[in-house]
Amino acid sequence: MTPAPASSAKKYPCEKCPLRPLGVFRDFTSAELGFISRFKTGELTIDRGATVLVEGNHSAHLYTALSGWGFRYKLLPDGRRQILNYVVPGDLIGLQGSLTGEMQHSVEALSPMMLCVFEREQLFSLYRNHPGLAYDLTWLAAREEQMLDENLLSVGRRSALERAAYLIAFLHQRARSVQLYGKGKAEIPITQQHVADTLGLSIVHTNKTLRKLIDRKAIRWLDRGCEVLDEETLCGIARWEGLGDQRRPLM
Amino acid sequence: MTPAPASSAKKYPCEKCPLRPLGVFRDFTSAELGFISRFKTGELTIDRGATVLVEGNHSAHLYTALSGWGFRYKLLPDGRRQILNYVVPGDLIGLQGSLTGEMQHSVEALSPMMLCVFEREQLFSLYRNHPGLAYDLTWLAAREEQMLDENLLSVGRRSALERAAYLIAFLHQRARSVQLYGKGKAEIPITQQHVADTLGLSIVHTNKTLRKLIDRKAIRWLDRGCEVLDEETLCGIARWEGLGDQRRPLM
DNA sequence: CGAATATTTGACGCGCATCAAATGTGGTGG
DNA sequence: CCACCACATTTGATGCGCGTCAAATATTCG
Repeated sequence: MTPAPASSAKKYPCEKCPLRPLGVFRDFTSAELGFISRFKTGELTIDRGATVLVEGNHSAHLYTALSGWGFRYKLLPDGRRQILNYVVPGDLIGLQGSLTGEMQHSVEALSPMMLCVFEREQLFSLYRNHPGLAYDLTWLAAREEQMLDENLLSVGRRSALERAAYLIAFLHQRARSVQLYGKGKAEIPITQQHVADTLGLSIVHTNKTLRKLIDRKAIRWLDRGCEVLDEETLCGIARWEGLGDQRRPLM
Repeated sequence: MTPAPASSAKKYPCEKCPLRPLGVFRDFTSAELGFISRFKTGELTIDRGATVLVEGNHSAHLYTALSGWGFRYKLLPDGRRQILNYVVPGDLIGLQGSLTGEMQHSVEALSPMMLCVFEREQLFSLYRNHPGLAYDLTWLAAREEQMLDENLLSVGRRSALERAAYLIAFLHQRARSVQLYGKGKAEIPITQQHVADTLGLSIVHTNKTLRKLIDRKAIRWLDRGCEVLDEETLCGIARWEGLGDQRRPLM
């Protein structure tokens, strides 16, 4: 259930980070890079379906997604599941738990993932010695909050069709901004059950709602995945402006 | 629409902060208190219904609630409203906007409020010179995220009755933890429209749902307000464990 | 006292949940 | 390589939860 301890061999040393040059991430000083490089104590590779963090646990690590897709969720005692947000490369995982002591949600991989592993203990040193990075951590927390705000608006006040359109457009934009698609087809590796648990709908109604988007040729549904065909239509249905494209920090 | 500029007369200097001694807030060093005191450039008193911050604006200030109730919300273009969370004394307002540049939600007072006013510009100095306070800011952002996670779970996966019970228990616990009730009766100053916009329900159905809680003698409904009679029952209906009662920072 | 805001209630219908079952589709072991 | 199983998608039937419409009562405030 809990992932194996991080190996200390770094296949992707921070100096050769494949994400950092992408242009969506802010520039870092060499002092900052040096710190992050020491802060990173390992890498973790996990399979689809593996659990990164479990609600109720007290984790000694936090992570940055280096590749792949994941999602954060909470469960009710009777098993009902709510997906809170998705994880794409560049996202921090487990900051909440590192600060407040206990994870209040779980994180699971939607595809094979690579994670950079950081030691919670060194967070204090980060705050003491690198105010710019400390600012970044708060920035990342604030951005996560913004995404949650929008998701809450969606689940609370948008219709099923609007919600589905919003979700898919949202994931599409996030994936594209970190070039998660590569050159193959642009596929989001989720099942309709994931969509249902994100939108607060049943899986049956989710299927019928997605069919409408398929009929309008806004998306195509593959096995275990979704391909966006017409982003404009999706944003239009959801009455959503899209994500801003400001540069962001990368831990 | 935008509040008037803060007055510089401080009726509640930080050294005599009425909140800080409450015991739910962590202890601060005198250096930290000194900084916060300089960081605070004024106080703002506003009426019920007044808007503190508006979505889309770029604010030069951030605030800490000193007294009263407020709420954060977002609107869809056609006017549908989703309330995201509530503000009670000790809560920070506008951190998101201060970091990312633009407010993505609005904040309105539910009762008369007093706010401490801080200058956004001095945030950098806080990060440079007070790592402990910087850590606190991230902590507060992470806690806001936790509350949003729980609200999203509620709206997405709980039934109408469970949602209503959860919301009222949640607000009750938050209010009590900062002794917002004083010695009079414990009244949460919201209308059923606020409840509806928080839970993602219509106002009619909200009324019928609240009636069930009233019939079970779990709450009493006053004009523009809700009084909790049986917290246990509320938490039981919602299958909710309650808020942790860890001490928290206070900016 | 009149107007605006809140709460309440009933009637009706739609959106979505639930139940049931058929049809892929990929993965695994024999 | 095929049989089989677990999982994912799809579809239809039925019913309930909640939205919408409408209108009657408070209650507050100018």
